[in-house]
Amino acid sequence: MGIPVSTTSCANCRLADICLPYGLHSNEIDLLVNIIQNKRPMQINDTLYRQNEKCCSLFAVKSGSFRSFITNSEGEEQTIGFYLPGELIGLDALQSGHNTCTTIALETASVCELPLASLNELCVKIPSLQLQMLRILGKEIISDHDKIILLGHRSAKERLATFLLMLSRRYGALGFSNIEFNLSMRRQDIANFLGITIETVSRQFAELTKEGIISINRRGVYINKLSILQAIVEPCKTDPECLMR
Amino acid sequence: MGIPVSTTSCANCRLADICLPYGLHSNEIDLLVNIIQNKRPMQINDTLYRQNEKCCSLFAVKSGSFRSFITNSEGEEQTIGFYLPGELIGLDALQSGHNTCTTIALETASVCELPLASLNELCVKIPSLQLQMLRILGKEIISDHDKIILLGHRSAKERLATFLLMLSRRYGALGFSNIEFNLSMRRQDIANFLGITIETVSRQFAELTKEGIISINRRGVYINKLSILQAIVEPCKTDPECLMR
DNA sequence: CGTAGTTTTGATGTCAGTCAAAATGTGTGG
DNA sequence: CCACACATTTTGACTGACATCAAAACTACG
Repeated sequence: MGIPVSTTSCANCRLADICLPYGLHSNEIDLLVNIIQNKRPMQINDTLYRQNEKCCSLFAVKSGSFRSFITNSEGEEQTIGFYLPGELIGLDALQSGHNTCTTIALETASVCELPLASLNELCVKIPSLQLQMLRILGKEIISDHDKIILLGHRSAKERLATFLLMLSRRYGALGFSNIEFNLSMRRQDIANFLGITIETVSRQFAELTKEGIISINRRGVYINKLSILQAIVEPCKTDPECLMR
Repeated sequence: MGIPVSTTSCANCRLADICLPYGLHSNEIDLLVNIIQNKRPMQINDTLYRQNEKCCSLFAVKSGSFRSFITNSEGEEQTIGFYLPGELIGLDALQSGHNTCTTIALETASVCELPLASLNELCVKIPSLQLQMLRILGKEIISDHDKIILLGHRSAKERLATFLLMLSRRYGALGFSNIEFNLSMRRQDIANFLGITIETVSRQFAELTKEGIISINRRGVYINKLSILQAIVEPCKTDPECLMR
């Protein structure tokens, strides 16, 4: 593929502080930038990679959002996570070099591609990059544990409240409003991710609206009472900030 | 702590092929052995580490089994996983250096302690060890994804069948029988792990027994019809082998 | 404006949870 | 070795949260 090497540096990227280069020295970042492959922008429903395909890269989200899902032997999709800017996609391929899920764009989006071979070489040269990789993987594992607790031990209302709260915090961390944002995913995706049906999602959104906690209009969400939303989630305790990946 | 450095080598360990040293050269294994701290054997309910404690080590299970759980703000335990010989415990601490769960022994057990500082240094010296770490972390993530699907999309019977099947495969991989084994965990632990109640666990065990698929007597399990058990799990498709961690 | 996709709303059914008690197992001290 | 207390597991009756089924309302797009 004739895609040119990136000309933009992580140094200028507004996401640098929450992405892979966080904590690296500027000369180390230069080395990292050299291995980045820029991919052309993606449109809604474009596939970043497919389940079972051989995989040689990780991807950092530059803009837009993504959904990862596993398709089982009966053809049912099971959503594993959503990804926002600054997050790393494709960590599930580290074990075998094959993707265990499919990842598609939920809207117009772009990513930085990080070829695994180059990344591994670089980790040998830059011990702090290796540490950063381990930190990111540790974060992914913690986030998965939070999802396990959510799915194993929480009611439909708590699941939906947690879902909104985690979006709120993530958008806030990106510098956007944490009380007003648009959902880039369909109700179907939300339901599948939370292990409930679309009807239940719809009804719980309606309840939260009736209680005056949120206002919702199709994809648009406005959180009127953030603290009450947090109170619903409170017993879950674990940090919703990292629940989305 | 005056615990002496290990005198036994990974080279002699029957678990070497499924544990951290897998694929390393013998001189590299020697370096790895040097950083291992042997901990004294543990008894049932002994704590390996506690949630929120600072953590400077990973642990590889040498014998016995462990249970990890998160305690929420209401004091409820939520079991995250079980660990058998050859598996690495404590990966959740990689992000912040603090454990996010508590891990206790389910029976008499022993571990190899791997201080993180030494392990990181060694990864710089031995690139293939770094790769192996990434592979193990990737496997953990895949295993967590399987749990997410199990909890989000499967019935009580499918959950229990999957649970038994994963134990079967794991014990088989360790060289034990894959159709007859003892459960080291209580019904309460199984229920909590699977996101169902103990009563439901008990009833589903009874059903599987009535159907002649398994025989169960307290902690003892005998699988009469492995293929039927697999058929129940089949729609889930994803590899139960890595579901337990 | 018509067709197809998505979301909401309503009526009904069911799987697993809750509550309660019996059965079984485990440990301790006399 | 037995008696008693306590923990764990099983069984039964009832309930409820969410799923399922069905249809209407809304949106988008050619």
